[in-house]
Amino acid sequence: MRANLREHIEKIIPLTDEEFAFICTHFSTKKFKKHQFLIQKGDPVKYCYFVISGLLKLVYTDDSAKEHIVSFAMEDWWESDYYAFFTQTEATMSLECLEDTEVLCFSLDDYKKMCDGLQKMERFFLEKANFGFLGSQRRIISWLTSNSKERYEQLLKQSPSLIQRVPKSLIASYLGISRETLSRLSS
Amino acid sequence: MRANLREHIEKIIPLTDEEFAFICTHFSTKKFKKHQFLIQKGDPVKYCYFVISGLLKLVYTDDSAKEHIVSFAMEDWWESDYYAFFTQTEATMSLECLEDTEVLCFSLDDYKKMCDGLQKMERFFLEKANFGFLGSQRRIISWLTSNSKERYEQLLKQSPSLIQRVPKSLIASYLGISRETLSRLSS
DNA sequence: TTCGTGATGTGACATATCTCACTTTAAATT
DNA sequence: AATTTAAAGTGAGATATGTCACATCACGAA
Repeated sequence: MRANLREHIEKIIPLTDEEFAFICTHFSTKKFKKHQFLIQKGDPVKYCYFVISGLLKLVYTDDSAKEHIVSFAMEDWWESDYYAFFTQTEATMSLECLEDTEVLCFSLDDYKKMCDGLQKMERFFLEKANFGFLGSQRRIISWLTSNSKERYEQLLKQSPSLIQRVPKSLIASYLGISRETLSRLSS
Repeated sequence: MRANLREHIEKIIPLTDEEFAFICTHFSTKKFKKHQFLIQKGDPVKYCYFVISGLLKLVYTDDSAKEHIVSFAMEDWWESDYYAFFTQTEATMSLECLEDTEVLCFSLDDYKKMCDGLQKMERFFLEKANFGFLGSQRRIISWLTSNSKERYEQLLKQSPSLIQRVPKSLIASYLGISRETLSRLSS
């Protein structure tokens, strides 16, 4: 089960068995059922999560109690309310299971210990952060350059499996359009 | 002039004089006039830039030759076509001066040497990458939750100086609306 | 099975935004 | 100062999207 994690890290940086053992001491395993919350708005954010199996949604709830999907996280994805995690403040978003989900997670303290204790791990996080930034920037560009239909088609192309696993109303929220509009795009 | 850079880095990590001297060997200075390009779409991206003075726009040009502002960069901001920079591929965006601009810059080679030679610098880049990601995510949330007027007001609040220095047509492009719509928001 | 809930589709109308054309104003260039 | 160019405002009509209401369908719980 931690094999997923090792394989994931080694896509970026090869590890010795000792190094991976060191890394493992900083992770713990957790299991959640569909509809359970890993992070709830207003609570402290103790962990950053790596999804082994299952599916999560990161949700921002606005003043009028409307939910907006900031992102999804499936197998091999990292997720958290990163701002709250890094600054150790209250969650501004919630992280909820769309399916039964198994994760590995670490605390900020463990994060620092991994970075300090193993430079490779700091390098890994740097790569991940860079790619995370690039992903967000790509999403912004997609929004600047494309209409709803095009953005939906790009998502379909980019994450076809997601569309199978997630209700269309959530896909619509992720794309920033109403579920009715998304429904009409297909026809 | 490099004092800006040192101060900027030391907001995150204190440096000794030797460390800063090491860092400096990897930066070079460049000056550009208004309307000049630091990066042109299709060309290789040799550098990542730190703005000492002046103002830049990062532009994505779509298939129908319409320009979209991905971001602005003013004093103390970093900018590049990061994807092209890190992967050493051709620029998909262009980076152009809105004012006479002075920058410090480094190559990918220098980036790697700095990370390898000074762990503090890798830590610095990690922090920067994390904050960059968070900034993009905040922009996405702003787009998901707010209408054009609200997004404009948020920008005004967040970067009041930017609105002074940049034509409204470019602000509109950054917000993903037409210049006419932005013009009508004020009234 | 039966019931209830959530997911999806669709019509009708309101609203936001875009596009195009034109004018006015401000700024840059000679 | 004169001329040119860029920026900004505005009207009118087309288009995209949102909202509300309702109907249908699928699926899991009792």
